[in-house]
Parts: sequence; C-alpha cells; structure tokens
Amino acid sequence: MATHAERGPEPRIPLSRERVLRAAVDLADEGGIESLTMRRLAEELGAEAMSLYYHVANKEEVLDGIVDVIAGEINEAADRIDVPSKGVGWKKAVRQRVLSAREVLLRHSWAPGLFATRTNESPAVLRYFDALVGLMRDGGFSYDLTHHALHALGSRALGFTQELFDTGDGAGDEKADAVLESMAEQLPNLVGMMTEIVHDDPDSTLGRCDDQTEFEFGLDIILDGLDRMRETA
Amino acid sequence: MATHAERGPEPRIPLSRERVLRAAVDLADEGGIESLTMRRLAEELGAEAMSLYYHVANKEEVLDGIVDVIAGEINEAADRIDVPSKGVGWKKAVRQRVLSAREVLLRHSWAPGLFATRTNESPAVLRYFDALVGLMRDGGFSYDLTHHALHALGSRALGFTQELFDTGDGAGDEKADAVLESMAEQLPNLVGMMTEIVHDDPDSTLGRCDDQTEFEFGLDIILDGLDRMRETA
DNA sequence: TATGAGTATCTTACGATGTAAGATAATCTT
DNA sequence: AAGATTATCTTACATCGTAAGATACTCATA
Repeated sequence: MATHAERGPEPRIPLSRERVLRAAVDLADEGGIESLTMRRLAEELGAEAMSLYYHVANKEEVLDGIVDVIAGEINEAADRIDVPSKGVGWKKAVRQRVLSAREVLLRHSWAPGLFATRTNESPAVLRYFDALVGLMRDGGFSYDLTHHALHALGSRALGFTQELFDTGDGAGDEKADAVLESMAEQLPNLVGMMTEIVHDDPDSTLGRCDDQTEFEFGLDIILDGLDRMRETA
Repeated sequence: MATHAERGPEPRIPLSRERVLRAAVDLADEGGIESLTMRRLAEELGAEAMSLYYHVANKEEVLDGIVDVIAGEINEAADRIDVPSKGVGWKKAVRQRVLSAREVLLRHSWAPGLFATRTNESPAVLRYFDALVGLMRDGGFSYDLTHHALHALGSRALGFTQELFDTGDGAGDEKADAVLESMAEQLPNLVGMMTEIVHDDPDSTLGRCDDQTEFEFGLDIILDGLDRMRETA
C-alpha cells in the first residue's frame, strides 16, 4: 500500500554551500567546535558525509567559511551603529564598533579560537578592517599610524583577546582556597593579588573576572594611547 | 653465531616523562604542532605508541606538558635578566621580561597557538606571572591595577599576540598587486593603507610587517598607559 | 641462584575522523 | 524519451587516540 506519491520522511531541501555553513555554525554553537565533524554536519542536514564535498572542497573550507559567516554577522551589527567619526569622534566610533563585534563573538564562544588559528583572508573580515581603517582616517590618522594601530589592537580589534587563565565557571571554592594556601610561598605575588581581589569582591569566585570590564579596560588604554599620538602628529 | 651479549641496535635508554616531553618539543619544532602524534612521538623515542602511556596519561597531558616546558624555558631566559624594578624602573623591567619571553617563543613558532588554546594551569606559566606581578608591585602598582594590567596585556604578557593577517612569507608579489587592484573599490581604506606602506618601504613584500616592531609598539602603548595610571594613583 | 612481585614495554584491536574513487540517482535539455 | 549534467550516496582506506591485556625486564628476597 501507499505506493504512489510516497510520503518521504522529509521534503528534501537540496544542499548548498550556504546551508552547509549555516548548519556548521549551529553545530558549533551547540556543541563547541570540536563537535563539528563532517559526518555530524551531514547528519544535521539529513545527508551523507561525502555529499558535503560537492559543495565544499574540504573541512578547511568549512572552517574558513564559518569564520566568514561570523564576520558577516559582525559586520551586520557593526554597520548598524552610526556615530560621528570625524576628528575627536573617532575613538568613540572605533570603540563602539569593536564592542559590537565582541557582542557577536560572545554568542559564538568557539569563534575566537577559530579566528585565532585561521590566517584570515575572509572577505568579511577584510571588510570589517576596511571600515575600521576608515574610521581612523576620519580621525586624522596617517596610514602609517593606522597600520601600527591595527597591530597594537591585534585580536582586540575583532572583539576578543586570549584568556590566559581559566575563567573558572563553577569549579569549587574550597579547592581554590586550598590551592591558594599551598602555593602561597611559591607564588607570593600572584596569591597576594588574587586573595585581595577575592576579598574586595566576595561575590566573585576565585579567578572569576569581569571579562567585559577587563576587555574595555585594555581597549581604552590602547585607544587613549593612540589618540595621544594622533594629536601630536 | 654472535649468540651471547647480542649487540642490540640501540643502547635502549628508558623512557620517562621528561624524555617524552623533550621529544615532543623537538617534534613540534621540526614539523609543527600538527606533526606531533603519539605514534610519531614514540617512533622518535624508539618505542611503541602505547608505551608512552605509562609515563603520560594521554595526549592532552603531553600538550600541557610541553607548554610547561616552554614556559620553563621562558622563565630561564627571563630570570637571567636583572634590571632595577623599583619605582619608575618597573616599565623597563617588565618590557625586558616580556621581550625575553618573546625571544623564546620565536624559537618555537607552534607555541603561541598552543598557549592560546590551553587553559593554563602550567606551574611555569604561573611562576612567570608571579614574577611579573612582583615587578609591578615594585613599581608601586596596587593589586587591583596589576590585575587589570595583566588582562590588558593579555597574551602580550607572554610575548605573543594574534596575527590576524598572513605575514605572507614568500607568496607572489604579482598576485598581491592584482588582488590589490581588484579589491580597490570594495576595500578602499585597506588598499589605500597597504599600497602606501608598500610604497614607503619597497623592500617589504605586501603584508610583510616587521612583527618585532609592531609587537613593541603595542606593548609600549599599554605600558605607557599603565604608567600614567600608576602616577595618578 | 631461583622466585615472584612490581615496573616497563609491546601487541592487538576498536571507534572516530577526513576524504578518495566510483556507483547511483535526480534533474534538466533537447 | 534519451542523453547529459548535476547532485548524492556507498564503500573503503589511512591516520589518529587509546583501551585491554600479554609479555618482558628488574630486582629484592628465600
């Protein structure tokens, strides 16, 4: 029975590079970048692994592709904001742009790590930097100083930095205290610093830093320094 | 013949955690981090892959281990230099320390990428930061400002930053020119900047930046900014 | 010197991964 | 309706980390 017009389980949407990349981003969002495998990606799309290779050369291209997708998302957010950038306004404009990029990356926690490893030739990333350079030109920066500025900002320009220590989401307080105790003589300065910080803000767990505040702190140091150079140029 | 006292092909040095980690560093130095596999590592040591697991829990531990080895190397270099750090001297002291760390990392080009991914609980890294905090304390920094400072420096404290664009070692100039031409209208600011930089320094290939200069530029912006905060504290 | 208990290394095997090669099916053109 | 093009699937392989257990080495003790 049920012969003709067999109701297939799914309407069977054809694959495409865009669909593949979108699914890849979704997968990474849900399970982290290490959960993104060609087989799982195919399964997510109701296809077989090898079918992806008709739309994408290899996994490298998938990774480059999702970097570009995220960078596109960043551009969308960054282009929405529109503050005057002429003269002294440049700093606020750049600051906003960077922080809006950061907002996007916070929604894709795996992305910074990917951006970090990939030598970016992503068109969307280039567009992002182009706009950033434009803002600095508006502020009166020479190309040379702008170039230095990009290097100085580094990954911060895109809204992220290396986290060198565990942000310690969760993880026991009692163990932390014990550890602190035991290494007090080995690492007096570090332990001194951390105990005082914990003391000042008892709500925070050990090692729990306000990433956003710290990010802006570092960003502002650099922007202020650049602004001073701009004035004396 | 040649029965007793059979001359084995090798004197057979026993494995050990240290030997494993050293070999791992060597392997990464020669072929990059992706060439570091448990099998190759074992082969390098004249053993079988599974033998490594007697000295090391798993590959993760190898990776953490070589981070610690490199950090140890950094400490060795950094502890050798000894400049006065009291008061205003702090800046030069920190600067030197960071740049000496950088020197080590330049000899292990795979290391920054590893440091970046690993949530560092490496004792050697902790020792490094402890000394850094010590220098800033000598300079009169509060623990709070020191803490901010570490975040502001980020990976720069350890001597490296994200390279967001291809440093382009080699890679054709003609292609670069063509690319530049073709994207001039899409990326006017970026292209403007790069053409001027190439023009000013014709020796340099497109995208070829003096990494050391740029690193120090960014470092100094941050150190100068921190110094100003220190004075007004 | 034989024995037995650690200590260290090896053998074999499994599941996961990226992807090459080629078979098959779906779609479009004429 | 037939052939060509486009898209997907099947099968297979090399490489990876590593679990389980067999084997060999080392050395104190009987």
